[in-house]
Amino acid sequence: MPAKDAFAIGALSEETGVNIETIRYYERIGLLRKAARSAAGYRLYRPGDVARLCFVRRARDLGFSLEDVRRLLALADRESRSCEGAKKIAEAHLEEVRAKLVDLRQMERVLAATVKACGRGTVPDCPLLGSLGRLT
Amino acid sequence: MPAKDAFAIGALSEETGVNIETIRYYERIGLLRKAARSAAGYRLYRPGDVARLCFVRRARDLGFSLEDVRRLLALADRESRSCEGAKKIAEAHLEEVRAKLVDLRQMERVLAATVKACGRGTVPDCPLLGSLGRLT
DNA sequence: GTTGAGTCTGTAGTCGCTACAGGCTGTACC
DNA sequence: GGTACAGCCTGTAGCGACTACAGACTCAAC
Repeated sequence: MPAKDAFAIGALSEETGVNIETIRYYERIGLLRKAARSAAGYRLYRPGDVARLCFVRRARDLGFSLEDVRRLLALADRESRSCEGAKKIAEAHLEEVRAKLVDLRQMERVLAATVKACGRGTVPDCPLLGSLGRLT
Repeated sequence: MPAKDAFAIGALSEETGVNIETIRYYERIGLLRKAARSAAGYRLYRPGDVARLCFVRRARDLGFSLEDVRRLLALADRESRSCEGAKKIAEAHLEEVRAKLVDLRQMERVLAATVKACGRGTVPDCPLLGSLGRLT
């Protein structure tokens, strides 16, 4: 018999803001442990699962990959004496984010300039299409 | 018989910096027209194809989706009288880029603060893991 | 009893490539 | 002519991180 504080996947989804399909996906790939089941085969969750999934969600919001999240969860689970591991993961990710920012800012600059130059003239003269390259 | 300025896919890849597999992929999904073939079935390209693929590459570098690229190519092809269409596509894309920039900057801020706070103390106290959520 | 919402599994689709396997071709050298 | 080796071919499957079904079952309310 299920414990009385257990709830189904819909409630977990509601609580955490994580899509039901995504929760099942996380279980399938082993990011979340296999949930307990009711007699009818429904997944049953308990309050601790909300915390765990919120952790995943926040990490995802910060752009960590699922592989990173997996490692962070493992680190959070075992009470080892330092969080050096977590820091390394976060630092590496921060580097990636910063690299992406550089790329994206560059894109933004070029796009903004291009759009600004556009909107007058015909296609053969269109600065936007022209800046992408002349087709022969 | 192939024209004398024709070249194979490897040369096109070299010229444009686009991976061979990617070129074939673009052809498969109809982004590039089907290439002419040699007697032995090798794809044959001409200088105009370099220009076209460079156009695609630059658009991709600016973050346009392949669907956008397809539309931009179509607009560049027909010599219609205005480039309003191209401008609309670029403006919409610019909006997306800016939205992503906002997200990424937010990520960067939070991550940087978290990493900074981390690196002293044990896992139960780790500010990084703690900031993601306490697991029960 | 019946409706409707919730849940289940399994599979396939998305985007934009990338990486094979297994075979043919083209060229250079001996 | 033989042989090595690079280059090209098709077709399929994989990546990450979901998302969207189909078709079946269950649960709660009326």
